[in-house]
Amino acid sequence: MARHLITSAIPYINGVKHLGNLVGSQLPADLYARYLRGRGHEVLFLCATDEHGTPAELAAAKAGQDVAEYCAEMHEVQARLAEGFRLSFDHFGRSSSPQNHALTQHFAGRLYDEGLITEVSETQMYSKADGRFLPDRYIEGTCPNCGFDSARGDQCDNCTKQLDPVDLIDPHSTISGSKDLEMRETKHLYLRQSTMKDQLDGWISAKSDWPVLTTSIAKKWLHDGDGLQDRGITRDLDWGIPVKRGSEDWPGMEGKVFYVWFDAPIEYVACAQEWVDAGKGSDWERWWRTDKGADDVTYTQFMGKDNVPFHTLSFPATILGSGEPWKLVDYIKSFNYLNYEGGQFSTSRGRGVFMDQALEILPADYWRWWLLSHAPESSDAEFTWENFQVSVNKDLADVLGNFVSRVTKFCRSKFGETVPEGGTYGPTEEALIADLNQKLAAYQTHMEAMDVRKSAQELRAIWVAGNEYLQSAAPWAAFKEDPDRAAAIVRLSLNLIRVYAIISAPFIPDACDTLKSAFGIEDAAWPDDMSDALAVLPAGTEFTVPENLFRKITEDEVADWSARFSGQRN
RNA sequence: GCCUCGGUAGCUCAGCGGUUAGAGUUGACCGCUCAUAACGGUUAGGUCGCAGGUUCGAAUCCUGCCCGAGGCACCA
Repeated sequence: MARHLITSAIPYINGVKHLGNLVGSQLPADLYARYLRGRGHEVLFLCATDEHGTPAELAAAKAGQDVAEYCAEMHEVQARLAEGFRLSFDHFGRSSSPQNHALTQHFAGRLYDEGLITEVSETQMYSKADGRFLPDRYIEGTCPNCGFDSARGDQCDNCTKQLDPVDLIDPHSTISGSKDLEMRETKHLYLRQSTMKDQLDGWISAKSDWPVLTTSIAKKWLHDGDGLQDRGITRDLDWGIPVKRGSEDWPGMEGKVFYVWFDAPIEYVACAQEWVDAGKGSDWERWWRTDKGADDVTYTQFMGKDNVPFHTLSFPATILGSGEPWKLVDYIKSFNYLNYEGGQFSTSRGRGVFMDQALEILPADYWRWWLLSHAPESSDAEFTWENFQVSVNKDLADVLGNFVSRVTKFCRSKFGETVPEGGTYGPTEEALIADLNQKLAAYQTHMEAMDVRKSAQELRAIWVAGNEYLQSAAPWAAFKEDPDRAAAIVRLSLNLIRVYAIISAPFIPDACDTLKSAFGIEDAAWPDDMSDALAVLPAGTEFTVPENLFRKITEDEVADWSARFSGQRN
């Protein structure tokens, strides 16, 4: 039994996430967490909402709410959706928690003591009407290069030229529309991660088993241009963690807050404290402090490729730079993007399916299965309704659902709702068991390697093996000549359903719960040897024939949903 | 412009130096009739983006080009 700390990239508080966000971090993290728990390991699986920053302030203002209020509400919304998708977080925290405030300030103090923080004076665009400094992308004006009239302060969307806000002709705030802007001097803290370049480079270079996606992004940031650059870790905002060194004030930094990308990853640590403070655990340091028991913890992070630089460089710089024995990540599993019907999912345009809408249409298992079996591991992947329909109908309804249905209903009609006795196992059963042992081993290997798609494929192959067995054993034919033989076949098949309920649970937990309750399964121990595992339900065990596990998606629904989610979320 | 990843059967993908290039799905055919018109079997289908090169041998390595996606740092 090993100890595994698992975190999923924390979703931004600004609205409901779409399926692309879900499959890029939370869902595969949940798959892995459920699998490891199923194998009997000790797991701490954490996630949270990322709540600070300008977009949150603006979203709150748009909703006519106070930021704190808005975030509290949206946190609840996201927490409910996470439950809806059966994401089995041990705790779903908030980056705005008091624990994270204290810890972020603590890290900043440590980094300062280690000489890793410098103060930099710079000028930024200030809007008097908005009463705030504006991030570059919230300033628009005419592009000096191509004349496009809605160029943003960071880049012109028309000619793609990189811009500085002061370059814009006739700039205005996109928040208020005000043109009363001026450059003002402001002072910020920078994390001197450039001084840690070699250390980080050596660490990344040693990770030859990480996904190429992870290491290639990290190395690009390390080696491109002038190499790893220092990063500003503070902002002139109201909503955030006040800049302090530990519990002491930071002279000259009054009224400023830490930048979200500094405090967000620290929330992984703070979240463990929240977990304890919520009464769900007793000792968070044995997960996070190598001097207090965390040295035997394996820490795995899951994220989309956009989050990789912060997890491979900035956060490790924070951890290492503190000079304290914090647990460093052992493996970073990163994902590409999921596209929607030939284009991108778009939060702003409402294109694609969002978590709340998905659950209104179909139960979580359908989505979990499709998303995980098509996870964007080696390249960007594509969601189409047609593919979704075909995969779900075939894999879940036909291959797995119908197997359960044909076995349980046959048993009910011939032997009643009780595992039948009589008969013995022969060569057909031995061949099946040998095949299943081999497939189970392959499934476990893939799961342990976090090869999500391959795991799904192998699991499906295990389901198929059940149908192949039934076809060759043909209990419906055997029953006419030798009812005992049919009883043996059915007994084995019913036991196979029990095994399915256990090993499929990481992918489709609800359907597996349905099966477990239909068979009154209490011993859900992961199968070790199939021969033993298929003898756990003895003759005489009562069960109830479950409702069909999965329904089919119809052509009409596909047509309806394609039209409904093509854009303009209502 | 620069960088990264990808371009393999109608579709979704695997293979990433070595026997006739694989799987699922789709299509065709056969079988079964326990089951959600489900299941099992057989079979069709590919000049592995294009052009060169290295090699006894390349989908697999190198170069160039074409196409797609993403990044190029203070945007979460």
